Amino acid sequence: MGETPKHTLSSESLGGLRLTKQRQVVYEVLVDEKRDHPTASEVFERAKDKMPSISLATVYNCLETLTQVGAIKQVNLDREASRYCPNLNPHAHFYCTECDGVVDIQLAPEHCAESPWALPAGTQLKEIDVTMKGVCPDCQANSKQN
Amino acid sequence: MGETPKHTLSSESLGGLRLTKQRQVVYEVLVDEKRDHPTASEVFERAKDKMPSISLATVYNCLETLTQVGAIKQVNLDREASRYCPNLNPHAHFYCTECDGVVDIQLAPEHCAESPWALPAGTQLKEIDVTMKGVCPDCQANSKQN
DNA sequence: CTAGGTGCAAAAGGTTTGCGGTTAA
DNA sequence: TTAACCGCAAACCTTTTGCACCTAG
Repeated sequence: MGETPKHTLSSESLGGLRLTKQRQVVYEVLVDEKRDHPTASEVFERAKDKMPSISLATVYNCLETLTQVGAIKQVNLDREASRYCPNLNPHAHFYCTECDGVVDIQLAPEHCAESPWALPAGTQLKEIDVTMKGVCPDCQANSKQN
Repeated sequence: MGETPKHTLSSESLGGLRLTKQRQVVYEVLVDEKRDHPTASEVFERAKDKMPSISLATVYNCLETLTQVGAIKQVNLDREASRYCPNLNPHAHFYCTECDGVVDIQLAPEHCAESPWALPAGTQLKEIDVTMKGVCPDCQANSKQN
């Protein structure tokens, strides 16, 4: 809530890497639009609206770079194409198996920092990844009225 | 613990599908050996010891079938090759970023049935997938003595 | 000016599929 | 006997890479 939005890229936020038009466009797609966790191909389609000359390989490169510098997060669901999101707060993902939609689920504060599960002694924990699957409210409503 | 092992395949445990030699071999590899969450290629290598004529495509098909009937679980970590495990109890996975090893983490009973996180009202939850990443005790010990 | 980034096309890696021959029930 | 399954090879999809050209700093 009290976070600084600052959804703007700069050479410093990129860790000294170049602020190119392509990187800006890719980042804008992620923060400006529906924030629906698009895949690389979807980012590519939307990016072409802003910059018709951009290539898919560059979109992949930019997404990789932005992930590396911590500006965005890569979200992997099973073997499907990776999706990308600009929400840097610790959060889980809910995946609707009907509409393929993905939404962020805010984690309770006590689950952000450490694992609520018993890890072997001496384990160094870096990251917890939580994905939930099911049917979203909209799809449930739709399936009932058929 | 108090579970029924019965790590044997039958036509009924396959939901009426055929009990073929290939399916048995693939399943045996998963339950007999190190239980180290092998990939399809690794299952293929080990399966060839028991049945030299088996093909990789068949291993993929068998793993798919066994997953479908609920005899094994597919474990996906990022974009790497899928791994497979015969542990049907609800559990999380810990992935060591040093040695690529994967171990099962038993979930606390209160986290097995429902999400400890707030989902939108009307959401039907089917499955929670928890993956932790970090460095396992062994790899931490090894990296200290260099 | 020049190291780093882009665009293209080709390749890689994992997985799936079509098809003719084989086999469990 | 015969529908289901296997083995092979080719296709598929997502992602990565090599290389010549381009551009931000």
